[in-house]
Amino acid sequence: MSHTLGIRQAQKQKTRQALLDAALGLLEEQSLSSLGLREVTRAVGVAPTAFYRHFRSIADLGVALVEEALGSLHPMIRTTVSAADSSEERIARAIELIAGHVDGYPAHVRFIARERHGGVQPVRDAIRDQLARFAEEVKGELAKDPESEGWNDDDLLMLAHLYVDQMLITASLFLEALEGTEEDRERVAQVATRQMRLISIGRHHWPG
Amino acid sequence: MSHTLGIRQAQKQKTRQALLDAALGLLEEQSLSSLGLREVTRAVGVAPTAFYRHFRSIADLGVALVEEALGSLHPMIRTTVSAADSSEERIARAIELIAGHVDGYPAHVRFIARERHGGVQPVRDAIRDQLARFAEEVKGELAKDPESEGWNDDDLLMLAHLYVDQMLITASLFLEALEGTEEDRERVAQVATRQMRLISIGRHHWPG
DNA sequence: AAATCCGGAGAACAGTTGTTAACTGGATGA
DNA sequence: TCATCCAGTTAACAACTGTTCTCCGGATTT
Repeated sequence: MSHTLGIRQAQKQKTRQALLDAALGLLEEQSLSSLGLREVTRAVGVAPTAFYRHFRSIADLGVALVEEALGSLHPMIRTTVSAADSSEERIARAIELIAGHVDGYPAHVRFIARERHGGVQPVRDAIRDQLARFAEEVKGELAKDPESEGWNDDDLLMLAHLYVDQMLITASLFLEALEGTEEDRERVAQVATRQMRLISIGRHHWPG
Repeated sequence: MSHTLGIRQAQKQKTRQALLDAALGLLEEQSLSSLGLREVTRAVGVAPTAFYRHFRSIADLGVALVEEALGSLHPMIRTTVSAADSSEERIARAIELIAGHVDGYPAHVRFIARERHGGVQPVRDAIRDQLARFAEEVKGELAKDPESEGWNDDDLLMLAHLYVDQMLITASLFLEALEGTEEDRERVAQVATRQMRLISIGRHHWPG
């Protein structure tokens, strides 16, 4: 029961999305801290001042991009981490999810990898918060697993962060391999699979 | 038998180093792709055109910064990874090395973390090459370990990359904790230690 | 039908940028 | 001692930046 927007609001959202899309495109070859407000509006075809109708600043737009890039990913992560016959199958599905996401949304992935440690603090903070949410959710799924018996909360969260960071590293490697051959991507998948496998083995024999 | 430089060359190197230092300072609050040539020379106190006597461009300066930040780290990594009575002790020494390095050279660490996926390709490439060297060296040390019997080269390199990436993540976390309390830093050290421990356990039981 | 709202346009502001060219003056080497 | 070198300076260039204020005209509300 979505309330149909008026012509005014619809047009505004359209322009806003155009600004986000244009910014994301421009960010493939530079960092957010060097992205200019005029640069973005020029790419969209609107006046520079129109920018202020949608965002207070470029940093503000960056925070919106974080939400766009990571916000819709939470359910996917949950279902991928949970429910699998074997841990080997779970790994394969996770790698597949990452590869598919990088294929479908390369600019979003690049943006997150680039700005996670980038020069704009509000954006760094927004990414950190989203990744912390991912880790909490992964932890929640891991806790359901019978193999997590005897694990305390700290160790579960530690492992969840390890998984999340590993996923980001893998996504970044897939991104680099996008311009390479199919064989390059296959090699990335195999290395990432074995790294995940090694972590899973460590988990199985924890704490020693 | 170091040949004493003439007054001319000595003064030139001094200015060059001043440019590198100023740039590193300015990069604590922005990315390389937004760093201006005039900004750097202004901070040093020389004319903008003097910049060209030392670097072709900002990207060129960035590559020099990569060498400065990572070049001298190779021997430290080697000695830290190799030779230890127990793997537990090796982990403790690695964490200690990282914490100490972040304490001593926070700006360098921030620069590497920020520009590894940053908006300037030549700099990304330079960092990737240095990290690949680290991985090769770690692999070399791991190969000497009796525990590496039966490991093939691919798996050793896979493990080495896992260690290197983990070190970078840990360094980045220590960096964030620098502005926090001593307790924050201790927590980072403990989480990082347990993550390293889990990876070591996985290594011990590889391939399953 | 009339009054209000509001996303976008236009013009102008002072300040910034990278790059060029020609020059200066102290160190260097014959 | 004298000619050469070369790190750094000065001046000028067109192009660009974020931000303010004023205005327009179609959508919205009364």
